[in-house]
Amino acid sequence: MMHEATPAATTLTPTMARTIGSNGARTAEAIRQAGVKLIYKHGYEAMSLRQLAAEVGLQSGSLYKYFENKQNLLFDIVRDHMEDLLGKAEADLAGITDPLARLKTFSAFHLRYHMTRMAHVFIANMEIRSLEDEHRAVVVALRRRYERLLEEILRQGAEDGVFQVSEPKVATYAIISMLTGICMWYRPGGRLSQDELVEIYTGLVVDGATGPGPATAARTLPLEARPLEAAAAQPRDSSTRAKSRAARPKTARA
Amino acid sequence: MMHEATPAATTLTPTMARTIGSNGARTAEAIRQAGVKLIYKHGYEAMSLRQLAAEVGLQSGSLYKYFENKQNLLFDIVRDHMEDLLGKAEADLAGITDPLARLKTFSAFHLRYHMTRMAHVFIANMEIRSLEDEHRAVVVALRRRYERLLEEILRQGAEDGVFQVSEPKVATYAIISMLTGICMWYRPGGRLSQDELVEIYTGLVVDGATGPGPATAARTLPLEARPLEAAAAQPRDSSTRAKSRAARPKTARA
DNA sequence: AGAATAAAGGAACGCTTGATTGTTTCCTTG
DNA sequence: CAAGGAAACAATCAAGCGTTCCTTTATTCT
Repeated sequence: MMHEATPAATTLTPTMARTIGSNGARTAEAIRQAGVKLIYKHGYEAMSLRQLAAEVGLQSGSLYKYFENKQNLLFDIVRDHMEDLLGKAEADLAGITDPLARLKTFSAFHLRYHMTRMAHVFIANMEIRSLEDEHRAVVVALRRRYERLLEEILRQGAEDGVFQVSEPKVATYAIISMLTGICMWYRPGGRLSQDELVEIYTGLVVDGATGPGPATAARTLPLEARPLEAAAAQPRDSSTRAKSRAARPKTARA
Repeated sequence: MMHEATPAATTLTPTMARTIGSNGARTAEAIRQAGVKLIYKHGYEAMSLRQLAAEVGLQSGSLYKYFENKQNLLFDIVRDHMEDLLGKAEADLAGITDPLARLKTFSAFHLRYHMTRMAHVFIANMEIRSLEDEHRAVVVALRRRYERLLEEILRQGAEDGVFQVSEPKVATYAIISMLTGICMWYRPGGRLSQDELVEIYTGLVVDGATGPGPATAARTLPLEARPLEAAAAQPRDSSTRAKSRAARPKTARA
């Protein structure tokens, strides 16, 4: 664990093995976290096990006490994340029956979850391609179940007449893409708070699900003169906050 | 170019150099296309130059007549794509002044472009992290300019009172994420045609931009009894088509 | 205190990678 | 038809990769 880089003097280096205060469970957790961090930053293929080992303060060979493969490390991270996501979503939705309320709950949950665990989400979305076939099948199945949650909400709402959704599957993909996209640019401590963002995004989702507003009567027509009677934009003061950004992948919109 | 794998008999193999009918420009184009294909399927880091060379029917060393680096190959692909995207978008929007019409045009353009050039788009979105700092800066700048197109449309529409967008920047990210997400699941020849998808997605975008519909009055309230008076879903027959899917990355929702 | 076990070191392996170089062959132009 | 450039081969390099194996040290349990 806490082991310094070998100093220049070769004679002074006592060939150490188990380091003082080392603990299996703690190391395993450290490896997991460092793995998430490095995969997030560099990508799975680009992260070497020597890099990972150095991050934890280990030798690369020692990692194999904690996972079978590099591949299995990725799989464990992604599977655990997907199960956590799915479980927490179901828990949040439990007991709520009204489609509109369920939609808002789902939207808010998804956004908050993605703003809180950006690294995990990012990895789960980007590194699916790096999973071997069997592992990927497991993860895709979990994702399917998650998407079904939203799809069923939309279907139920459309059946009840609350929503105007002609294609629930398409709308599901569209909404999830939109919501997930927040972790491509959101930084904690940014201009807008999590609550404000949840409000904005959920508003967009609900507007999309509940169908055309007043100004959209002739939707498919090519272009017409715009009516100028719409209401003024509602005021919503966004208090500015200090920005403190953490380690980010190169995908950042910096 | 057209060169077979070395046969088993070593003595019979005449040590070939320049192959018959080889042409620089054609090979360059073949390398570019194969590069897009392989990066799309396996990812930039996972694609080896030997793999790429084999795809084109070359020796790996010969590739260096056509690019300086593996890195530069990626950069060329991504930069050219971004410039093409930006240029075509500006061309499509040229002459249109009405914000709503501009929004629809942008949405339709973005969708069609992304449905048509899924591989390029996918690469440009996923492999930005693999670009070196300077290259990434160029690409990010181009992406910024593209995003500004939509942001200005929203801003203008809000100013004119046509749109109800309190946060144009957030709405821009949300909309682009939603639209771009289509290339995560769209397959040509699927159940819905490009035109139908454009209609559905553009409807969602316009609804989101034009603000709350009738059923969304009390938006931020936790949960209330749902009103049952909304209109029935509009009919839209989606003719079923044969599905013919091409080579896809492992990220596919199969 | 001593044995058993847990945790890590450290060296090596086979392999692949991106890249370089010198040579050979084809094509074009005079 | 010969010269020069274009196009590709073929061999090679050092570096880095994931992984294995055995040893060494710390901790825990009788």
